[in-house]
Amino acid sequence: MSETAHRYTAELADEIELAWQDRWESSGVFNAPNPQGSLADPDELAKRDGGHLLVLDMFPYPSGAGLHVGHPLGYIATDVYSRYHRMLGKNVLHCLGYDAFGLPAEQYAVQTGQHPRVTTEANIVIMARQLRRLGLGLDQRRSIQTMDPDYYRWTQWIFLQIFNSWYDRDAERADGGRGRARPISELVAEYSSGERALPSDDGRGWEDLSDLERADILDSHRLAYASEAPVNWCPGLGTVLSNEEVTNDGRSERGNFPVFKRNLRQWMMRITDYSDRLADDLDRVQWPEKVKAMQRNWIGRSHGARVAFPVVGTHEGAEPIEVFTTRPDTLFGATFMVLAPEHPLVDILVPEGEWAPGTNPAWTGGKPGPQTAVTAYRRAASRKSDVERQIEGKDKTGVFTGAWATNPATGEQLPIFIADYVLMGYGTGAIMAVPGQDERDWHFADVFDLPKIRTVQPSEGHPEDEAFTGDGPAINSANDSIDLNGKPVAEAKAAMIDWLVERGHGQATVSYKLRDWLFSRQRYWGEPFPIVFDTDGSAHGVPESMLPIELPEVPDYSPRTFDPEDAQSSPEPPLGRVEDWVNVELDLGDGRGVQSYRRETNTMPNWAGSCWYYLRYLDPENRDELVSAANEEYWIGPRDSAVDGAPAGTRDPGGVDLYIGGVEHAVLHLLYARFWHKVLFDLGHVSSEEPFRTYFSQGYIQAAAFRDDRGQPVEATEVEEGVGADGHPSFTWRGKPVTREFGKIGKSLKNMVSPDEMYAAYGADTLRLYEMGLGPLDQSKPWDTRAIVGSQRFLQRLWRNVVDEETGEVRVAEAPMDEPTARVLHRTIDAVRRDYDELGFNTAIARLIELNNALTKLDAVPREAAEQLVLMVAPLAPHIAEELWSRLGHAESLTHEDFPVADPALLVEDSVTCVIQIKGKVRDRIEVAADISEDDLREQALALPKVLEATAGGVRTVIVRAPKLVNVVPL
RNA sequence: GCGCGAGUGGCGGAACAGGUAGACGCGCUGGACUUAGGAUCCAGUGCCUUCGGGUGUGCGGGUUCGAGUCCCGCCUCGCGCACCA
Repeated sequence: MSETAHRYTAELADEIELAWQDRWESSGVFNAPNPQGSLADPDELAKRDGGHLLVLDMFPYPSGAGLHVGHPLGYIATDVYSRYHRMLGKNVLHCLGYDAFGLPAEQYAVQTGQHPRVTTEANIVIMARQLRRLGLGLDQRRSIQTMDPDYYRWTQWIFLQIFNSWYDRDAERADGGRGRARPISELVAEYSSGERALPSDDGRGWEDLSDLERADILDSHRLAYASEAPVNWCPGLGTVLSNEEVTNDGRSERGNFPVFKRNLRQWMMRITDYSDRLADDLDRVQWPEKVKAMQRNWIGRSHGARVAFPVVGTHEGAEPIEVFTTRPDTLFGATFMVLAPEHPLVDILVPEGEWAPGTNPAWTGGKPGPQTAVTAYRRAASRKSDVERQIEGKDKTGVFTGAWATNPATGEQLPIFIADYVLMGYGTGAIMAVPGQDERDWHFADVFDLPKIRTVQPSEGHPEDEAFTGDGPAINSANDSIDLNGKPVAEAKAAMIDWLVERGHGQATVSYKLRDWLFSRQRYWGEPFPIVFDTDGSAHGVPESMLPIELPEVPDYSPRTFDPEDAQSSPEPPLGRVEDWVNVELDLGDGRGVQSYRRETNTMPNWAGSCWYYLRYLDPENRDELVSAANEEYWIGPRDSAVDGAPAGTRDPGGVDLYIGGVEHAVLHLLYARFWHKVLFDLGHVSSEEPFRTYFSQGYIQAAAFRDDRGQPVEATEVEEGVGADGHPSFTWRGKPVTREFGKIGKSLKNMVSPDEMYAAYGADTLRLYEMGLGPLDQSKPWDTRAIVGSQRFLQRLWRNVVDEETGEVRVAEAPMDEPTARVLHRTIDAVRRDYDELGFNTAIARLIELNNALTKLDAVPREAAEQLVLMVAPLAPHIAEELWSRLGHAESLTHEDFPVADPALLVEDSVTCVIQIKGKVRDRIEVAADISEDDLREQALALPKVLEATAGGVRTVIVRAPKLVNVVPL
């Protein structure tokens, strides 16, 4: 093709890259020795005396479509970082496994008519090949797959740990805090010894209870429990979903199908017991603030009070209405109450008959009496989808129940309404409405003609016709026994809570948005639960010795799916069809001997496998334990010092040193994994309290996509670019104008770019360099295939600086570097080290290009400069670096070679350019000695012709920042 | 609506601590070498300019000798949350 036989072309890159990938694999250079177990290697471990580092990518799901160029971004970044740290002498663990279970794998299998294992295995082969071609330095011995029974036996084992524990809020933790998981056997012991009182106070002891009664008590404590509760049923997917998997307009995150609330018996995880620790410990990890905020938001902790409002009159069984409020200070301003339509007290409260005489017609919903009005409103509310509620926005609807309650502070009687702006799922499902200080209540009061009392003095200029939610002195807030007037909000809250407690009207409390985690799915392709039910219907965990409970082969693994709109349909787990698997005779070793059981037929969600995979990476071959204590502590045990930015006195929680992945898992995966990790910590299985000590959220690579006049995407590769009449680019497809947008790469936008095409046209090193050079890692940026040549040109120039393109001979000069070259080199080393440390790969590349360009200008490239440059390029473009390193005469791979160190003496310049400003504007430049004194510099500057000219009228001030700047201000 | 983040050449993006704005790359312009150039190399490239200079980091103000960077008020875009009491 070219007359220069030894030019760095795509063909040569291909040759070099494949050869080095083979060498790396056969030598196992990227294998990280463990301190203990089958992967231990004391000699290797001793050699890596720079410490240890665990670098983690988000667990990839092997998609059937293969990779596109956006996928490798994070993997390249972690690889560069890992390779750099290996050169700093660290024992770096970087590996990649596959999240092989789950809904998408099953859907893909259903589409292709093959068993999910077959399609998943095939997809893994494709993906592994594409990733290998990228030149990732992974420890292949640790490449686990969640569908492997040797892996999921431990997923099931963790489930059993969770099932067999309960959360003791009073138990002290090592850190002095209270609340931790304990084995359920300890709860049994406490009940049995009488140390802990039984919930039902009927004089019977633990031994007097029936098996079923005991099971009920224990199940109400277990961290994993089956319960009949309203859950998210998605007929279109044929499975139930967790709250986190449902979008706020009531559809499934995956597939965008409608989701309905159904009462079903499902497995739940008591993640809510960990709400406080999940929120508090965010202070101890180094994550983007944005992601921390998203988690805090999802947990939704708010401090406030519960207040009881006695119901007026005699209603049989009517307890006082308990409300949750974050503003107990505004109690004097409560002028009505609102219950959620589904609130259980409503049935008891609503009086029979017609409206009391004088009832405001606006309150009646146009119905003759309270019962008809409430029934009608409840029916209408239950029919409304979340979408409809959203469309209605802030328009307040509701209806009077006919009942009244007493404000404990004022003694006033307050009408009780039901309205759908109060949600059953939050707080107590009932509120005290304080229109003066709450916008929603204000609007409701407007619609229903209810009184408004301000109890906080609004700030000056606050509109008369709006609620005031800010801080200010309390007003209108006093009775015989308490006077809040004049107190600012925080003080008034505290005083009111004290008063409520004293009088028995309420207490301080904390409320959370977080709900328990719905953990079961009605799918085939997931981990079976290690749970069997006896003939009474009680759930039993199987003994550890029976693990793994293998996923049985089934005649038909496809789930029963339904019309997506069919809310009345019910889930049918595919495993339920395998009668001879479901019905078993087992001895659970609990003293009951062989019994008949039915297996749990639900499977786990695919979060299960990805909740703990990083732990298995640490000790993948361990047959006896999930991970050995020594290996866990070595890699992710707590460090001596806390992460940057943590509050003073914070203890380090341990965890993965660097986790890179997309922000789409900010609440789901990252929250679930933290929860499991904390349970394992409480039970003593790990020494670290958090899984991910440092998390970095990468941006996405987007690509141009084009739509025709009907809005349909057209094949992006066939679009031609021109210049429009306005000078801006214009685009046409088959002669017709199309519009451009930037979006996710993929089939749906017809803008797919595969890494395979890039390997063929440029090689993996060029692709790696291009992706890292695009911009900051945390930003999303557009893909531009045309621009990749820039990265290739850099590597070609690098190659040419070392290898003669005509002869293939190494052409570096053996003579030492001259001083200017040495200075450029060491400045580059200094800058590149800093950039690598901070994941600033784009700027590191810029510095390397500058150095390379400087070397290109020399008559001959000095060996030392070439070698140091090759070492610095190695993390980014490892294949070409290895090849050049080898051609420069080194027998060993550069993987563990020392990264260049800058000589501080060479970082100090002898002379610098000093900028001469006049009134802050640059007017001149002079070369001065780097160590010039302020006085000398001032003197030199003032003597310059331009300065003399400007200061003819005199000098006001001279600012000297030796040696780089002088600013002269004339009179 | 609330919260967070970001606005710098034709494009992606640099700019440590307030101190030479636009590093590096793409694209573009010109040149060299060439049968050829979509290869390679060299030079140039914010805008305006009477070639002195002027002007310039979303807009308007402020602090400062000096502001992309700090403060105040707007605008636009992106992300998250969204009747959470």
